[in-house]
Amino acid sequence: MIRVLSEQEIVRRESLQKLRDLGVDPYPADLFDVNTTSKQIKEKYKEGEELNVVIAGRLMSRRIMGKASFAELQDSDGKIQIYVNRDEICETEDKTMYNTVFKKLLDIGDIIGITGTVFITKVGEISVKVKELKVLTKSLRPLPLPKVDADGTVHDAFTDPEKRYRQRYVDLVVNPEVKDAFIKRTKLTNSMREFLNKKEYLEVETPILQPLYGGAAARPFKTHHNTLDMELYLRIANELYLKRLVVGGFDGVYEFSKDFRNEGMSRFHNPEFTQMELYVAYKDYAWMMDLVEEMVEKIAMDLHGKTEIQVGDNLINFQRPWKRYTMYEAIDHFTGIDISKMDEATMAETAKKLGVEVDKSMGRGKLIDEIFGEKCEGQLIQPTFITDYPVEMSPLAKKHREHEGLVERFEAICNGKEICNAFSELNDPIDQRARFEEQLELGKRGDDEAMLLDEDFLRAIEYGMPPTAGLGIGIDRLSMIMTNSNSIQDVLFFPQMKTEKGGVEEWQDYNPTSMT
RNA sequence: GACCUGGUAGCUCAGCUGGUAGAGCACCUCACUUUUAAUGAGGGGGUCCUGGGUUCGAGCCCCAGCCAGGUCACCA
Repeated sequence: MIRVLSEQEIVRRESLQKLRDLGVDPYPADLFDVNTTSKQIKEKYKEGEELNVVIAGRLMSRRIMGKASFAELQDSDGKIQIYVNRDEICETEDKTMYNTVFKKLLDIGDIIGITGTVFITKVGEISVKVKELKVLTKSLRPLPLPKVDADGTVHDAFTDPEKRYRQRYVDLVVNPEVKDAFIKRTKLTNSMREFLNKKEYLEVETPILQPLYGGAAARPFKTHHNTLDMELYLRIANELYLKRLVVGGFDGVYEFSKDFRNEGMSRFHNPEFTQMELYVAYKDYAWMMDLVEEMVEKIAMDLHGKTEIQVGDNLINFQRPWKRYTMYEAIDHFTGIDISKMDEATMAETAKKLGVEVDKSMGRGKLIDEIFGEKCEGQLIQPTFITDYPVEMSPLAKKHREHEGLVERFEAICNGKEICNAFSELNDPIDQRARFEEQLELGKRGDDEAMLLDEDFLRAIEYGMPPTAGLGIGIDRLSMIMTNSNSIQDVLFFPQMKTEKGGVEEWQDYNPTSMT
């Protein structure tokens, strides 16, 4: 498909050719040896000091006043004003560099290198007086450029969500807060990794292509390996592989795992997402709760320097200790009804009275889960641990040491959403086989998210897996909270999208020299 | 998957009861040696998401579709 170039694109291509005609390479190969950044200059410069700098970045605005101009240069950590004076950059009679290259042939969005000295303007802005200017990259498309007025109000911001997500590179250039959210996301994983390494847990990598998918309830993506001629699945979780490593004698293992689930999409769901899973031998779920609190509190401190974080309308405080409720207690707390001693029929009646949709296929466990999901989860704003889930919902968790029908499992809920899921891991191979078999029954009845029976995993734990605490924590969800983002798309560089109509069009064959 | 909202210049948006398409910024030309949403003067730029239909005439009305966002369902 051929795209007709816009007026502005034609102008830029003509400028590109004119630069070449003047002997200016618009895409030079040699390195440009930058020695500082905009932010460093602004932080370190003292008035009166003589400071020579070499910086590079994108030209973001120009104010041309005849023989002198101001412009803004944006580099990796901010913007700085540059002052371009005709006679300073053109010391001889030849004023081409200023009159033609800078004033006519450069455009907003071009990447240039600057050698100059730092000074402070009449109105007190730290700026760089340009001695030499080098074209490093000509930009052929106009940037959607927001304007910021004297009050700091942004006008005409680049806001179209579709364009922002499809062209994240543009979003990152023109919307500085976007860049900041992604930097925070990386700081978050760095902080978590540092925390786990300090405890001497081993970071590992396990297969993404799996012959059997397991470790969670979800529909998988399916693929095919040609040489082995076999079906493979993209992992929906890495739990069963990490537990095999615990069997093998690693007492603390973790992995940042990109997982894939072939499910609906929403502002909380992307088909590929990231979890950190951790397994520690000889521990239980109560111990793991303490670890989660400590770890997330540290992350908040590392990212924000405090434990309180504004998320939408809520101020969330991650300071330890977090509230802890059993699932029954939470339901009692939010509905005033104690369902812990109810039989299935009474519970179904109660659910109906609470306005929770029920159908006959729901067992006791599903009913409890539904009531909790409807009546409690959304109300939990401050970080809260919910413990002791129904056994039916948790085929990989160990049965509760005291309470029949429950498992030793907890989730941390924050801002009305689950951020992690953990259990005392089921290590009784006989019980595990029985739980898998229940899942198979569900699968036969049409539950396309039921787990598969993994014989090799059972073989592994038949050799003996020590009592182990396991954790899965949603990195995207936690990033959303830590960056006050409303959508998962705001913490994923390239969120999943349908293909653009007609794809990205090719350029028409355009030869500026043939135009006059 | 269902429902709601939207798609018009590079960007952000107007567009009346259906009568040949508008603004601001950006762009082009000219002026201007400390500006900062620079300024002044002049100018150019459109597949109105796509395809049908109604009509003398459609950006606008009708039908079908595409893409996005939101809400719900499922899920983390």
